[in-house]
Amino acid sequence: MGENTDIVRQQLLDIYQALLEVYGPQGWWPGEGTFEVMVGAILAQNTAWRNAERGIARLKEAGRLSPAALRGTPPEELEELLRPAGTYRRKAQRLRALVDYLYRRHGGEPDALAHGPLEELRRELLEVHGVGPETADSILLYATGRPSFVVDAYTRRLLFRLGWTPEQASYEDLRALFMQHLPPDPALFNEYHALIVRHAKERCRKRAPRCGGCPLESLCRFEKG
DNA sequence: GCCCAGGTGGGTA
DNA sequence: TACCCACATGGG
Repeated sequence: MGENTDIVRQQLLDIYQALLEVYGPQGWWPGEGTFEVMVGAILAQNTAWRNAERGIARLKEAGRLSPAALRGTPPEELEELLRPAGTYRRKAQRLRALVDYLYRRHGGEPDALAHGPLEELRRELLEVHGVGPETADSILLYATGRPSFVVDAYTRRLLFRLGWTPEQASYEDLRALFMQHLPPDPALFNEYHALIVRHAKERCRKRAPRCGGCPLESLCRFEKG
């Protein structure tokens, strides 16, 4: 509250504006429909998006891209459809766990997550085997349009490099930083996370840090050396 | 051949 | 708590 909070909010918005000006709107999430985006969130775990897309396309071609159809798919068939997505046995299990949850708590209706107390739904999702914090927040934000900020390794690296947070800051700490200082605007959270990912791919990859000439240079809290 | 990708859960000290 | 590891395909 007060002054410090206002400063943090303004700096977070400054970073957002700088990224938006350089890279433009990113158009996330590239998926059609609530359930398809949920599936994409599972398939994208530690996986290049291109491969996750292949899995989605195969599910769709096989007519398995719905809660009911997926629930009725034999495990071996599901695994085979998911093979191009990588870690396919785990992802088959995780998709089944997610669908089981949707039926157990929400009548098999993915759009049910668009309503109700956000943090309570988030806790439910985190209890689903294979749904961790990033996947839960991706589902809430990108599938159902809830203002739940998505943190990832890129976000942690960016805030660390800007001198905001320790390198080992927890997921929940980083999420809270954004959510306590920004208005709960799904469109803002959506674009912000997508821009961080875009920026990381362009400039902040692990083995190729290129901070010189970075569009965020003037917002860095470290002294330039 | 090596490293990485829009993570998560299990095991060990 | 803090590491370490398996998972697995596909691209640079």
